[in-house]
Amino acid sequence: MNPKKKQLLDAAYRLFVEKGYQSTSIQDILDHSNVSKGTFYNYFSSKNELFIDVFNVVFEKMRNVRKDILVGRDVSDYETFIQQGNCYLELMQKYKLYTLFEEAVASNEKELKAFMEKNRLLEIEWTYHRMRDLFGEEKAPYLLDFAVLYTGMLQYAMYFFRQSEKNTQPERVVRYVFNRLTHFVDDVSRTEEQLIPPRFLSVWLDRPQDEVVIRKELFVKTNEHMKRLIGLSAISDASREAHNEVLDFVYEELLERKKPKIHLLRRALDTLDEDPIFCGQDIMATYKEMVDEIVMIRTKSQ
Amino acid sequence: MNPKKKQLLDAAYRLFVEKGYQSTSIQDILDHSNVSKGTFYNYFSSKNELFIDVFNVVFEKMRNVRKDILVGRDVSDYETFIQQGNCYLELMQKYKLYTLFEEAVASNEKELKAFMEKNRLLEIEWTYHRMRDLFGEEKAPYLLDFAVLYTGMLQYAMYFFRQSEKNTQPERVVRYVFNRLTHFVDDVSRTEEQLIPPRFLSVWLDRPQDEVVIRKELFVKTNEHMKRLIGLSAISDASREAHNEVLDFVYEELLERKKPKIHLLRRALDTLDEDPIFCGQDIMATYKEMVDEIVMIRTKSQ
DNA sequence: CTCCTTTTATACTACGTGTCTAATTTGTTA
DNA sequence: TAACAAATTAGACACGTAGTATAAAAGGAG
Repeated sequence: MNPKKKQLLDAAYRLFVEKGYQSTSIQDILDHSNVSKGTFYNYFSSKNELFIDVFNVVFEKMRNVRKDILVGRDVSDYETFIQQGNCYLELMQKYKLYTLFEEAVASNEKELKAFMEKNRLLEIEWTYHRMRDLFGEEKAPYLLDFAVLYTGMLQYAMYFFRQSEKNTQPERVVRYVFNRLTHFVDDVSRTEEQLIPPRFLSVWLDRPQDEVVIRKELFVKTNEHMKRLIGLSAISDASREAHNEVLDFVYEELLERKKPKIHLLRRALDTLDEDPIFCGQDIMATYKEMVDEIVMIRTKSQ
Repeated sequence: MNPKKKQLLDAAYRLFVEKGYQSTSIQDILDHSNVSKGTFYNYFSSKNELFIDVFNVVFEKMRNVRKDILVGRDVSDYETFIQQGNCYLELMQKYKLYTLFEEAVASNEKELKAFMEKNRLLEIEWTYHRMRDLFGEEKAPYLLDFAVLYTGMLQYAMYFFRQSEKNTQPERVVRYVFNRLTHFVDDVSRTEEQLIPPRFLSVWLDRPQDEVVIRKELFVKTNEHMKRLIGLSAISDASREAHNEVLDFVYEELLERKKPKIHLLRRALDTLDEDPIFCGQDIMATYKEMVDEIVMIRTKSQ
C-alpha cells in the first residue's frame, strides 16, 4: 500500500479511537500524519470514506480472530461460543471502540450509518448461524430472535457492567448472558413464540438469492401438491397433460432460468386458471402469490 | 411562558424530530419560528441547552402517561407492566424519537450525552423498581440485572422488529420480551448469579443518601454483633461499659448527626482497637471499613 | 411622551469540510 | 545527466456552522 495512504489510515485510526469521529478534524489527521490536504483528497473522497476504510480492516481483523478460535473445535460446544464472544468484547475494549461505534452508528452521515448498520447485521447473522450450530437446525425458526435478544442483552449488560467495575472482564458478562439465553431454547420451543422469521436476515442484508432459496422449498411443495391434485381430478388426459406441462414449465422457468420469461409465465398461469378445478381455489391463489413473490425478488436482483 | 421562547421550543422540537439534531441548524430553527438570533441566545445559551429544554418536557410527559396507567391498579400485575412498556414504546414511535435519541446519546457533545445518559439511567431505575413490584423484594439482588437485560432486549428487538414490519405494534415485542424475562426469575433464584448489585443505581445516579441507607443496614448488624461480643467477653465491667459507650457514640455520630465529627470517630475507634478482644480481629477490620465507607459517602455528599 | 425591555438585523470571529491551483518534490526513463 | 510524468505540497478559496457583539427599532407601562 502507498505509504502516504498508510500514514493517513494509521493516524486516522489513532485519532478516531482517541477523540471520536466528530471531534477529529481532517486537519488533525493531516497534522499527525505528515500528509497534505491535497494528498488526503487524492486517496479519500471524504472523512466518511476514510472512516469506512479504516474500520473495514478493523472489523475484518476482529472477525478473523474470532473465526480462528473455532478451528479444530466442535461448533456445537457452548464454551467455544462463549470464548468467541469474550474475545470479541475484549478487542472492543482493548481498542476502545464502544463509544466510537456508538457515535458512528447514530451519526447523521448517511454512508457512515449504512456502513455501521451493515456490520451490525453481519454480527447478528454470525450470531444466528452460531446458534444454529449450538442449538440445532430444528430450533432455527426462533434463532434470529435469540440472536437479536442475545446481542441486546450483551450490549446493555456490558455497558452498565463497565460502569460498575474497573478493568472489566467481559467473560463474566458473556457467561451470565449466555446462561440466560440457554433457557430460552426450551421455553420458546414449548410456547412456539416467534418474533422475526429468520428469512428477514436475507431481506436486510439484501441477498435476494437467499430469499429465492427459502421460498423455493415452499414453492416446490405447492407445485407437487398441484400435480397430485391434477392426477386425482376427473379431467381428460389431454388437459391433464397440458396442466402438467404448464407446471413443469413454471418450475423450470421460475427457478432454473437465468432470465425467467415473465410474461410467458403469467400466460401459462392464466391457462391453469381457466380450468374449473383450479379457478377460484385457495391453492391457486397461493400458487400465484408465490410465483409473484419469486418473480419480484428475481427481477429486483438483476 | 414567553411566546418567543415557546415558538423556539416548538420549532426546535419539530425540526429535531424531522431532521435530527446535527442536521438542524440554529438558522433553520430561527427561520421556522420567526425569532431572531439575538432572541435565541437570550433564552438559550446553546443548541445543546435548547435540546435539553425541549426533551426534558417530552421525557416528563412520557413518564407521566406511563405513571397514569398505574393508578388504581395492582403494582404486581404483569399486564399493567406490559401495558406501560407498550405505551412508552408507542409514544417513542409516534413521535419518531428512536433515531433522534440514538443520535443524542452517542453525540460528542458532552452535555447532551450526559443528559441522555441520565435519562437512560432513570429508565433503568424505573424498570428496576417496577420489577421489585412484580417479582418481590426478595428477588431484589437480581433485579438490576434484569432491568438492564430487559431494556437491552427490548431496544434491540424493537429495532429489528421495526425493520421487519410496517406499522409495528410494540405490544407483541413487549409481550415476547417480558415472557422471556419471567423465566429469568426462577432461573437466577436457583443459580444465584448476580452481575451488578442494585446499590450501583445510587452510585450512577449520584445519590449518596441512598448509599448510606443501603450500608446502614449492614452497619447496624455489625454494631449489634460487636455488642454481643462485648457482652460475652471476659473483661472488666468498666471496659465493657467503655466499649458500649464507644459503639453507641459511633452509631449516633455516623448515622444520626448532620455533620459527623470524623476525627472524634477515628479516636473512638482507636480506643476499641487497643483492647485485645478486638485488635487484629476480622470483625474489627470490617467494622472500620464500614465506618470509612459511610464517612466517605457522607463527606462527599456535602 | 418617556423610559425600559425585548427584539431585530447584521456584521463579525472562529472553525469545519471540501475544491482548486500553481509550485515543488520525487521517481522513472531516455 | 536531462527530461518528463506523477505525487505532493501550501495555501487561497467557497460555503456552511455556532456563537458574540452592537446599534437600531419595536413594544409596553407609567
